[in-house]
Amino acid sequence: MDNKQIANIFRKIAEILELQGAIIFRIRAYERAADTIERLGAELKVMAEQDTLTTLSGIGKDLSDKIKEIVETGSLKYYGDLKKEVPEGLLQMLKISGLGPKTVKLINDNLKINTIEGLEKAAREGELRKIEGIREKTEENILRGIDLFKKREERTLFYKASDISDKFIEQLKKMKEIDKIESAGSLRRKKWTVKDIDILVTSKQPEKVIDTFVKLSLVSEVLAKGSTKSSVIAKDSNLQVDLRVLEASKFGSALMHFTGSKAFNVKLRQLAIKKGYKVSEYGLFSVSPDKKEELIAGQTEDEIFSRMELVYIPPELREDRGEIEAAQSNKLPELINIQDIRGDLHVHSTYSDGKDTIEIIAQEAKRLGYRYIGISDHSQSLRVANGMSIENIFKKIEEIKKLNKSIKGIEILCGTEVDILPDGTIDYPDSVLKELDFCIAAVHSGFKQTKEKLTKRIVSACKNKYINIIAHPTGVLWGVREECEIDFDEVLKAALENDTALEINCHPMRGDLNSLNILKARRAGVKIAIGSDAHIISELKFMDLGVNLSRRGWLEKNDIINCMEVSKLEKWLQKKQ
DNA sequence: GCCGTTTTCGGCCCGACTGTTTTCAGTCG
Repeated sequence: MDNKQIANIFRKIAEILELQGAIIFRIRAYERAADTIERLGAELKVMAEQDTLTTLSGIGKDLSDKIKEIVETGSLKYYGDLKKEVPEGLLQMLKISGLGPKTVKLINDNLKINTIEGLEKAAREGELRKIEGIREKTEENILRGIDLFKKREERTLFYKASDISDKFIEQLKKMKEIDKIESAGSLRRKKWTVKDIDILVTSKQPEKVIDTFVKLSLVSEVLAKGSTKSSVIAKDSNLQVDLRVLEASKFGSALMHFTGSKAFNVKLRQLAIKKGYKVSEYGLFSVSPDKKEELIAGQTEDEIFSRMELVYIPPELREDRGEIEAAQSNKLPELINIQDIRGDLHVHSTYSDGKDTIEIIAQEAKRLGYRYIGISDHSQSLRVANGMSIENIFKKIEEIKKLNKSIKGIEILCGTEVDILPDGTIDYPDSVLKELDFCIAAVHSGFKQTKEKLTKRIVSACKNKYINIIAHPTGVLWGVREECEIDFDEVLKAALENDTALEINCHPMRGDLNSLNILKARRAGVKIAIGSDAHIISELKFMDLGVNLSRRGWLEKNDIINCMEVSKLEKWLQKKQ
């Protein structure tokens, strides 16, 4: 069992305890432990053997023993017993928006309903309203929740959500009653996927703003409408959009609160209490011994951070991954910006499955301000992507030589995205690889191999002296394929020892590495390449998404090979040989 | 279930909206 699986067991336990009406703090203890485990760099297995689990925050004797039991036996008796007490369907019912543990339990106790289908039937037939505490309105809400549940994608990709958010903001900006407007939430933290959109505005006429908001043509359904807050569903997306109207004096504290993350907020509030303060969306308050509160900051985030004796923490870092501690000692990283990117090394041309010629790509890269562009077409075995024959590689090398003479102001590098075959060998012989400026290697088949085999494949590619970059290391494809199981620590070790960079693949479907793995790579000292994986020049802009992800993974300029100037990069690429 | 610079018990982050009540509980973020 790896850390993620153990964390999942704790989350499931928390859900079941919630249904059973356990005290909230016990439930939170399991959730907090799951959080800690998930963001942990080290293997729990090793810590269990060394008996150091209780040094982790939120893990005491009981949970330490439970982890040890899982590590040693592969299962947890307590969890097995607990599962028997609660039908799986009840856990499913919890996923319906508006339906929490208390109501699920109430319905189950009264009508013995334990599936979503059963719930829907009872709601349609008006059975639920016979239960004390449930009336028509609740019944309607449950039906609406079920409807949403059925058609909802769990999360929406950032680049789609940010598009929708921009449209709402554009419409709202037309209102003269609105002063400031900004999106918050995971969108502001630039998470790869988001659950909903939070928009904050300041206005002296909140009711009027809310009235206009719910009537926007972008809205398909109004979920809630109060005097300062409203929730709607955006048209054609099933994405929930929340709007909150605030006083200008509290905009900073509200922005901070609704940007989150939840874990960050909790940590910040605990820190506030230690300093004799209280922080909420309405501001930072000093609290006197007789519990009198006085507002001391709230208009801007800067002001609040400063009163808390923290340097400003960029939203992308607010995940409780050590950023608050780093801000206390002024050791936050200097995050990269899109302007720091000097070139893109992962681009496909008409030599494989790209839509544009090398010349067109080079011209567009130049227009974007890049200093170099690496053309990395697929290798021969990837037939579905029109992988290049060896003969074509030599044609491509010649073409790039000519183009480099005719196009000034940008350097075209000739590369490949070569397959790491299921037996761990590379799809072209060394005699071919050595003719190229750089080589990216990637797994494109045999994803279902064991963790050991997959890890070995990637490690052996790292060791190849012509391979500079491992592309999309975990193979995740959003909504299509989960991350493959690889021993990431082993991969990091091999990458570090052999001067191989790991890629952040910017394609919206990938986002691979994820931010936690990026952070691990940075802490291990492994270099990163950010590649757009563009198959048409309009996709070169995906670089933005990779920069977002890099910032979430704490990356600085020096961590990233395509922030190097071309001469330095060329030296780095040849370093292995 | 965890945790401790008033510490081994009694706290544990904070507030809006909704529905069902008649002062509040449940849910959500």
